[in-house]
Amino acid sequence: MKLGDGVEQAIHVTGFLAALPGGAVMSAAALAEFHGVSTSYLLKHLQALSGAGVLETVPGPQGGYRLARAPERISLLDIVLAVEGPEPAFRCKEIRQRGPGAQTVSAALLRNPCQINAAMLRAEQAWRAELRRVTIADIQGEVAAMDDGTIAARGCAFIEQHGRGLNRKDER
Amino acid sequence: MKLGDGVEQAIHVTGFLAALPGGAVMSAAALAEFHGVSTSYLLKHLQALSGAGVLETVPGPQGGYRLARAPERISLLDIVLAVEGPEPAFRCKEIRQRGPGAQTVSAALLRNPCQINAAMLRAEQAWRAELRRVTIADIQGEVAAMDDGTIAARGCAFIEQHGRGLNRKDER
DNA sequence: CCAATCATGGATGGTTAATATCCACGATTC
DNA sequence: GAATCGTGGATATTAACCATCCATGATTGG
Repeated sequence: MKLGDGVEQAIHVTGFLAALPGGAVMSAAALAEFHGVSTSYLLKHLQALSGAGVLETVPGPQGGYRLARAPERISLLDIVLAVEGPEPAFRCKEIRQRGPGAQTVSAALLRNPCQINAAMLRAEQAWRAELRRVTIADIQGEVAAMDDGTIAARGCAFIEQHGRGLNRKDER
Repeated sequence: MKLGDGVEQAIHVTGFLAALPGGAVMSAAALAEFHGVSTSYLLKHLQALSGAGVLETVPGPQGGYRLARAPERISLLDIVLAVEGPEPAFRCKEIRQRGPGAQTVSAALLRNPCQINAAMLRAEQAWRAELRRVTIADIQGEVAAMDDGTIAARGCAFIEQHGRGLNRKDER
């Protein structure tokens, strides 16, 4: 089992946007450079987040992304589902109705859902519940308390620096 | 996020072995044919399960696999970890110490673990706890109650049928 | 003791999903 | 109206997983 890299990037960026003051926006290119990740790839996840209503976008010059609602109302689950999609990790292939073993029990058993599938889904529900409990405000709050607002200040300074010429092609 | 097919096969097979009477064993080839899955592929997971101490193997003619301990003491987590490996789904890439944003906060922040990583790991702990709670006896018990022991009987008959010539090459 | 049976473990293609990139287009602001 | 920015699709590239095969060693039955 593996979770894509995009999830980590998306959470970091969302947490960072939460640290910015007021209605400040930051362009996709600036966000990518500030976090040291690929612009093109981050872009895909930013669009997923705005499509899911987590972020909102400001077009035009000096445009960019910002939070679509208060950080207290954005959970880690919102971000994970936006980036990874809503499908559960365990997909039941209905093995029980394959092979010679299936013929004997088809009548009584198949009316009920697969117990294995049910148990796996229950576990995933517990996982999601835990992610739903943690908000961007939670993790951003802890970070802000530790570095005393430095990140926000550095982010604003970074935006200033890049008033022009940030939409250049990816370098690597 | 996605869970491999091997997990489902492994759980089904383990549950089936739990339904067999006494110390009965079943060969890898018979198990695969009975469940309608590829022998070669199932073999890999059977080996993982025996390596993890979930199943035990009886070599030689009329040999095969059986449970290494009571079904009550085999959890779904045991099987999932044996097949998928022990690594967590979320691997922190330490994005916070990359890019221009990292320089300003290196001192104070990096002493503490990444809050995002901690939250994701906590969620995965909840997932594992739920899987640990469910045993092979639980799911096998529900199945057995429904079909009234038919699966066990059919399994034994299937073993009888295949006294010889089951180790032929994969067909498909 | 010999041969059939079976598990072991490594090696090897094929297939799918995730990663990363690029480009043409439309919207917005200065 | 021109520069800036997001949108969305198309496209390589890479890694993970799926599936298979083969050579080997261990064990049992005759």
